[in-house]
Amino acid sequence: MNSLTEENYLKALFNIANKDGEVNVAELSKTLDIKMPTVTSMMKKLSGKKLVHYESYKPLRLTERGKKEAGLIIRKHRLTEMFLVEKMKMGWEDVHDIAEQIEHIQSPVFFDKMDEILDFPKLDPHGSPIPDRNGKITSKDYKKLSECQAGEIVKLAAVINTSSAFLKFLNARQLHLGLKLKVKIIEPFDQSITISYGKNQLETLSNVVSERLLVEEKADKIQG
Amino acid sequence: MNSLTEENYLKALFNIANKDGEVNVAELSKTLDIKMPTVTSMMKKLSGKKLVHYESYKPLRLTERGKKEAGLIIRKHRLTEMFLVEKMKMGWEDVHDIAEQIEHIQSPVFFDKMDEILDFPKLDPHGSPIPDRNGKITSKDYKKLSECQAGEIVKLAAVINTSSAFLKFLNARQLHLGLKLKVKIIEPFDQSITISYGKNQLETLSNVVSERLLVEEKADKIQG
DNA sequence: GTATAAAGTTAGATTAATCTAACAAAATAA
DNA sequence: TTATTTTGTTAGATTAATCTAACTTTATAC
Repeated sequence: MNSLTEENYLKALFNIANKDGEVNVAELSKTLDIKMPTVTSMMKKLSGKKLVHYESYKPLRLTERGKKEAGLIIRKHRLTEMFLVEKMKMGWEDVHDIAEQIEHIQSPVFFDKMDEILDFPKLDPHGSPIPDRNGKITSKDYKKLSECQAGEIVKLAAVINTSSAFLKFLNARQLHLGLKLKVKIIEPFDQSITISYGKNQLETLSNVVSERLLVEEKADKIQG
Repeated sequence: MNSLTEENYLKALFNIANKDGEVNVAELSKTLDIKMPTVTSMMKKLSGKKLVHYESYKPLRLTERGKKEAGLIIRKHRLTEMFLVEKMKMGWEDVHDIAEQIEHIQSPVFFDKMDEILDFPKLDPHGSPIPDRNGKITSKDYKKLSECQAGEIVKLAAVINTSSAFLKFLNARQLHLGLKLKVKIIEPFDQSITISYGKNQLETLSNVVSERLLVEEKADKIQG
């Protein structure tokens, strides 16, 4: 069994890995707000447990076992977020911190019950995929709103940042998942983007925001 | 804020205190399965935090603050047990270990939501009172089944032990809370007790069991 | 291509929570 | 009332997870 601390390292490694599955010590240190020497020593420990591939001065990588264990923690986190929103009527901006704690509960039955009650959801309230029972994740490849062209019509599919502040910002503008957005103007100077949606609503979003919104092509062709 | 470890000491002190609110180091050590010197040093620490009254060689007592904090942890534990049984359809024999973990979650909103969804329950699934928002507990004074006389008719009101093994033992005999029991025979030699209940069911329970079952007088007089 | 900066490691200290061994006080029994 | 047992404390070691200071390796900049 892994300690709560070890679980947090595994989860962070999983979350911040690049396409090759690599993470630098400095990044991990920053993400967890833990000094680099501490990270190094924990990586040696996790390497000893065959959860991380560690070689001096090389990028960190989770082993297959490490990936699985991390995936299972993230599964618990996302199932919990879904349960809190769907069954306990909490806002999507309020569930992250609670899920951050509940993800460490050791009880397969508890999470199986959640899964069943939620009817085996595939996505969490922020649009992120919920890993399966083996910790495997299957994610669609959405693009960022910031990468869209003027004139495009897209659907808001997921948010990258799940901080309360960011989600409250979206709430205040009635920006929720599933919403159809039309890209009106992209300001070349600062990449701010003006979109229209809902009942004639117009909003201009900074690049900081549009980088954190994931969208999918509106499948209009199929429907009409 | 108290650590998870400190919380476990507070809870144990609350749970095993005698009528005067006193606990011995040896008892606490045994309950927590932690050696006496460790308990002593933690008591000094909690004394420093004004949660425990500690004097060398004297019995331990929670301060008012300590009692409140312990009560609030027990509140979270019991609300959780109720939620798991009522809303997640788990058996009363399966909820203790999960509640033992969830009681440490730091999130007033989370437990307030539970409380609301459960419609502010006063008792947990084992018949134990749920402390109020101030950690205050109001308990009826049930008597033990082992203290009943032959001929008495009583109602099963609560169980003292919440171990899975004990509760499965009760399940196997259809012994659930609220059940009307008639005391038939008390064997003087070993204090085993024979009761009748339900559809002509007869069971003989050892003293070990009847000591752990709390009953209240059947209020037959009032009803007829 | 050397100098500087950034990233990573080693060594050693610190804190919380635990332990064992040895000792002291209080309770119990002879 | 003295001896023995139980209970409780002190002292010092251990482990997990953290830190700072100093050093090394790798990357970046001129």
